[in-house]
Amino acid sequence: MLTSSQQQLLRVISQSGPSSRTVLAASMGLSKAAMSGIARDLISRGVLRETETIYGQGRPSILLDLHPEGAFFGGISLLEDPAPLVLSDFNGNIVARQTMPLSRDPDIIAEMIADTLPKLLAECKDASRKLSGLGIALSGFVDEKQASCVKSTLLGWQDVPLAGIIRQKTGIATFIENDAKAVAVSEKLFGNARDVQNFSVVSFDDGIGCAHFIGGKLYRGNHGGAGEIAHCTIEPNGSPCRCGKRGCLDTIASLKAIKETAKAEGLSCQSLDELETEASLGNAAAIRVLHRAGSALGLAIAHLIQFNDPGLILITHVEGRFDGLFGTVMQQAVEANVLPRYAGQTPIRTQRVDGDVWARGAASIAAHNFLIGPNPY
Amino acid sequence: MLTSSQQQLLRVISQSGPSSRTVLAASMGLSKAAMSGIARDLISRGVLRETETIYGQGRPSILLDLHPEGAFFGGISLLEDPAPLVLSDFNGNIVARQTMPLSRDPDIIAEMIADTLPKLLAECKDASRKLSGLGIALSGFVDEKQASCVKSTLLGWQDVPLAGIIRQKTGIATFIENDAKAVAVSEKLFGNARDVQNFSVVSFDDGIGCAHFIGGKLYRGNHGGAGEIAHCTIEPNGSPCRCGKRGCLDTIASLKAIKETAKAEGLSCQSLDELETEASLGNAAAIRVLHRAGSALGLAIAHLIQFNDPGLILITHVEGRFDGLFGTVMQQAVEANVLPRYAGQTPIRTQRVDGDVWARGAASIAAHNFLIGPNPY
DNA sequence: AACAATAAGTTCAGAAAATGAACAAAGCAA
DNA sequence: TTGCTTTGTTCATTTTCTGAACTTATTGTT
Repeated sequence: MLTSSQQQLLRVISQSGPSSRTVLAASMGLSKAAMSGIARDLISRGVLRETETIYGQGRPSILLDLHPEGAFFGGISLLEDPAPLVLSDFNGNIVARQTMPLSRDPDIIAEMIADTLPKLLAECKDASRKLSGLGIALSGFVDEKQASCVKSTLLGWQDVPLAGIIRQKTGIATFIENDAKAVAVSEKLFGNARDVQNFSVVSFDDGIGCAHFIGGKLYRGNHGGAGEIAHCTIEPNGSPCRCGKRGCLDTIASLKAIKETAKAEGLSCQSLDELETEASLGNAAAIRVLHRAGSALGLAIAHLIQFNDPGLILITHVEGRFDGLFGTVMQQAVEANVLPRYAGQTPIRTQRVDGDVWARGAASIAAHNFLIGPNPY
Repeated sequence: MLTSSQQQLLRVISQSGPSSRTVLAASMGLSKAAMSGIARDLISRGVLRETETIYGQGRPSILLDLHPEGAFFGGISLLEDPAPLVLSDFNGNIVARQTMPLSRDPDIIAEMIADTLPKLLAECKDASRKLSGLGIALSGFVDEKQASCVKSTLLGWQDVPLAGIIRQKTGIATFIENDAKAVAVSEKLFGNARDVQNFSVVSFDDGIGCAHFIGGKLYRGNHGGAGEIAHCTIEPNGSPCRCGKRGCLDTIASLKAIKETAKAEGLSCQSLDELETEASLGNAAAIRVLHRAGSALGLAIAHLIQFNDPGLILITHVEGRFDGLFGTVMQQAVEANVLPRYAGQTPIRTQRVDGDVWARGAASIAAHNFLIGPNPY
């Protein structure tokens, strides 16, 4: 379909953002002449397009970028019921949305997707012709090929080859991925981290997830377990965690843990926001809870910075606020626990995201496979 | 000099070890026909050679590997005085060795190297013709291009463009690197991690260093600071560290810290080995010191596993033993602090290394640049 | 306003590299 | 022996890339 140079060009653009032909040629080690032809071809296929014109000395350069309607990807989140199914264009815009009932049976899931997909595609002309992949986000561990779910406590799965089952039912290339990793990919391809080669996304929710991009590529780890900061020990001999050990970050700083701790402290707060309000009114118990959680999360992030020296930490959250005590304490804990020389050198951005993050993330997994493809040398 | 396919072939072989032409062709996405020519050419140039013959069904396959004498690299360690200068072949064997007095003045260092290099090359015929790069290992932070030392407390440097100075004096491509990262590279290219794509090396010495290989490439981090586990906070509000914060791993588990703690505990031990002996005789203070250090190192390594899920952790040490209480406690601490599901899944190897590790590591940095080169897409 | 100067992007003939298909080579299995 | 299987080679053909000259679009300068 696409030549390897064309693939490579898409890869480079998706990794370094819109660039001129000359820049792209240089960064791919090709001549301007070769780039001219490759770009012309991809533009005529509708995959690339010219966007901005940059004026400098000499003839202005024209930036090439992915064409929003060059390819479409389906994304399904298995984290909610009903499960959302979205259709994303090449820019990460959601152009169609459906839902389907969640099931734990992979065959039923596949059938549901096969049933719902036509409805989704009907919402957007062109999309069915250019549908280039499906992505599924789920809570759990996924194998290296992004084909099989090794283990999901939430879904009660062990070694379920979900991608293959769906591919068979729908005939479309399908990839599955862990929820946090899917969000990281969507931030890289479509979001706030397009031009950052090395960064980590921390997803703050009822649980805490994390994923790393290293060298412009999702780093999954040797067993798909890279980024499992939730079960990093923060309080040795702390309270027991459902994972079997003690004092995990997850038992202290996750939204669920914060709510539970608040309840145990006799507070009646139902949400992080309420807790923040209480704390701002001087409620000592609320302050204590938020302080403990913020310090814990900050310490874990500091470790992350010390260990991996990322160019950016992106904290995504659906609920909650990061501009209150919790966020402030977290920031302070980060600063206090990284090498003073590096303190403040790693930008930490918090970003509120809507409920479709997971589905959009799932779609981006398909896009990532389309663009970056299997590990090239 | 070499075509990009030839470069790529060297890269693939150095990353996945000796392989047959057919396997190499497949993993590079080329036809057998193309591989045939590329391999022939590299063999005739003396860069590759045929090694083992593997018998199976059908015609046996012949493995291709780097020719030990295909290229030579110089390596200099600025961590000792006198500084060792070694000449390494393509297999990491040290074929010649010299020393030179250490200086803090980059110009004098460059001059010393230029003076000593001819003596080194004289020890091995062919080498001067095939010398393909110089590598320098030092304690401190190095910039992305491996050209400039951003900061070295030991040498008292800040933004010293050492590589350029040496290149100018010697006319040979020169790269500098942090000590731990250099060791990691030599383990990947020449040592025990040749076939592992993702691993971390922890160098245990007077200080604690660490470096990551991710996706078959050295990961340096956004400011060259990836792997700085020495200043990860292990005991919040612990004793002050020279870095400015408190409770760093370095203040608890480095060889230096262990010796100092032992002294503060009133023990007269001069080395880790003596301390182990004392502990085995039941000396409570010795046991306490080793236990604390082992737990700390184990916890840090557990974090490393949780965060990055490497395929291997390699602990290198010049002095000391890892088969005593210290090592045992460390292992236990690792097991206790990783997700139970993953406990024991990450091999941890300890490896005693000789005093030339740094110089050999430095040489491997040059080899790494020759083989893997600047970041390709 | 005319005229360099500068750099981006294009064109095209020629060079380089990769492919496909047929084939030689080196074993195993029966 | 005779197939069978798989590796590796050969070579004409096709694909892809390059180099050099050229066109284009702009800024800066007289």
